[in-house]
Parts: sequence; C-alpha cells; structure tokens
Amino acid sequence: MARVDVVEEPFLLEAFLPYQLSVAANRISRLFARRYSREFGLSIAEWRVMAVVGRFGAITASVVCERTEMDKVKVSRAASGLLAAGLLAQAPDPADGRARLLRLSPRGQEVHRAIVARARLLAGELAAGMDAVELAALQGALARLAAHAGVLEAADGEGEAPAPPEP
Amino acid sequence: MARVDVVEEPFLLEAFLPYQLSVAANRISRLFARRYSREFGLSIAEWRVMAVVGRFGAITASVVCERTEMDKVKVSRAASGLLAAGLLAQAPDPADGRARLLRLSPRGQEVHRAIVARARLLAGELAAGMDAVELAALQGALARLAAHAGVLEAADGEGEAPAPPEP
DNA sequence: TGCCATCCGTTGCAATGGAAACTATCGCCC
DNA sequence: GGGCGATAGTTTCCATTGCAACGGATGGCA
Repeated sequence: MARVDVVEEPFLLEAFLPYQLSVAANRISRLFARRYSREFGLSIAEWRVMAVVGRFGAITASVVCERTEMDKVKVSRAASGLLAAGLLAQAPDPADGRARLLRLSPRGQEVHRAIVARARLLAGELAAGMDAVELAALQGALARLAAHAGVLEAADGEGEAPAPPEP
Repeated sequence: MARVDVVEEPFLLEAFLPYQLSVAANRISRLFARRYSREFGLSIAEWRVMAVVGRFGAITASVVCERTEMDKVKVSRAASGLLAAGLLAQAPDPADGRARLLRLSPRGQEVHRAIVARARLLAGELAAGMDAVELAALQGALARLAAHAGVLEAADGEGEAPAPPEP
C-alpha cells in the first residue's frame, strides 16, 4: 500500500496572517506617511493627534493617548511638534493642574479640514475595487483581530511577574 | 423649510482603514514578537529569515529579501544574528562570488520545526472565531490592499523627480 | 491637616530601523 | 581583455521609538 503522507506541507510565510497583515499595514503606512509629510509636513503621529483633537475639541494628552492607541511619549512629542508649528494651542485644565487642554488653533482648523478631506480621498482610493460589503467585512475582521490580540497579549503578560512578594 | 444638512459628519479615526490596519497589525506584531523572543530568543526579522531558509533550502540573502519583503540591511543583520546563534550556516555561492548561500544548520532545522509548529498554533489562535470563508476573505482583501498600495506607492514616487535634465 | 500612593506629561537613554556610503564582484560592451 | 556601470552584502550614520525615571500635582485617608 502507498505510504500515507505524513509529510507535512511546507510553511508558507506569505499565507501566514501576521505576515500578511504586517506587509499590508507597512505598505499603506508608508504610502500614507509620504503623502502627509509631503503635503502637510506632518508625521503619522501628528496627523492622528490632529484628527482626534479636531473631532473632540479641547482634550488632554492622556485622552488623546486612548483615542489614538498611541503611547504617551509619542503623543507628547507629536503635540509639541504641532504646538511649535502653530496648529495646536494649549491651555491649563481648570479641573486638573497637571493636565493641559489641547485644541486646534485657527490655522489648525484649516489644516484639519484639508487633512480630513485628503484622508477621505485616500480611503476611497484604497477601497477602490472593493464593494461596501467586502469593506465592512474587512473592517469587522480587523476589529475582532485587534480585540482578540489585545486579550491574548494581556493574558500573556500576566504570568510574567510571578506574584510579587508582599512588602 | 428645514436647512439641508451641509454639516459634514465628523471624521472617525477608528473607522479609517489605515488606522485600523495599523492598530491590528501592531498589536499582533507585538504579541508575536514577545512570544518568539521569549521562547526562541528570536526577533521577527530573524524569525522570517528562518522561515524562508527552512522552506527554500540554500538561498542567497537577496532572495531572502524578496521572499520576506524586508530590506537588505535588516536581512543582513538578522542573518548575522542567526549565524552567531548557530542556527544558520553559510557557504560561498559557486555561481556568484559576491553572494553567500544560507541554509539551516542541524540545530537550525530543529528550531525551524519548533518555530513552524508554534506559528501554526498562533495562527489558529488568531483565527479562532472566524470561519474558513471569512478568513479567506480577509486574506484576499489584505493581499489586494497590499498590491494596490504597492501600485499607488510606485505611482507616487514616480513624479518626484520631474524628469532629470539630460547631462 | 499632613502624608502617601497615584497620575500627568516630559526628558534621558538604549535599542531599533532605514538611507546612503562603501567594498567586492560581476557581466557586458567596446 | 580591460574598463565601467550594475549588483551583493556590510557598515556607518542619523532619525525614530519605547522604556524607565523624573518633577510636579492630585486626592483620599488617617
């Protein structure tokens, strides 16, 4: 009789989801970074801060962190760049002396409008050749993946510090 | 009569495809990097090199670049790390004096098997809660996005040097 | 009230990543 | 067959990134 094939099939890197995701995200990110840097002189981090400040009005850096999924250091640096460029203004937070409220300056508002328009255009370009259903499915899948990865990551990190000794 | 709403709806960062993609990819990449670093002491770049060398046998660094979508500097560093760790071996390429052929060392082969098994497990974990159809749709969409972004990027870069003057 | 754990945001530092320069080799065309 | 542009891979340099430590401020609780 023929030998049953115990031969495992080769591992295809290009069919491995984390790899595919990384390649797609990197390419799009690069494309995106190039355009925004060329047209507005903004980095992606700065761009994201503009987007959430434009949407939520006066908010603190820590809220920006939550809404952009960025680290506080990154937000801090992006904000100081935008302040220097005159696109943001900051004011002390009456409710908390440690915090500062960020908002768009008048020029920032103009730039924000342009930025959003450009983003919509880019999103359209990317989605070209995808119908609405497919796009929604993709976005849903990405959201679930991100959430799932978040859970796995948290579960992973948990066991790392094996019960710190009582002080 | 009621004012027609010219009010454009706010820009939702969390519904913007490049952002979603970036968040999902970053989380998964971090998760992945942590596990491989902990279990095998490998970076993602090293991991990718192991994967393609394991699959294709003796290949040159430049081919590894193509198959991993990584820059040659990154491949060079990953390869030297793996050589130092004794997971790869290199031999001069008889067909080209500049190139070196990379292949797995005996220990590299063992590690490769473990790595692949682990990757399959992780892929399964990530895909949990997604049926085969959905997964295939996601992968297809990612592939098309990556390809599309590649085209846009190339088209973008093109116009940058506006026809260099003849020398 | 006075103290302490906690939190906001910035800064310093080490690791990472990519662009460009460099060395060695190739292959082609004259 | 000799020279020259192109290619393989490494090294060098600088920008970006993230972690950890910090100074300033808060709020709850004794």
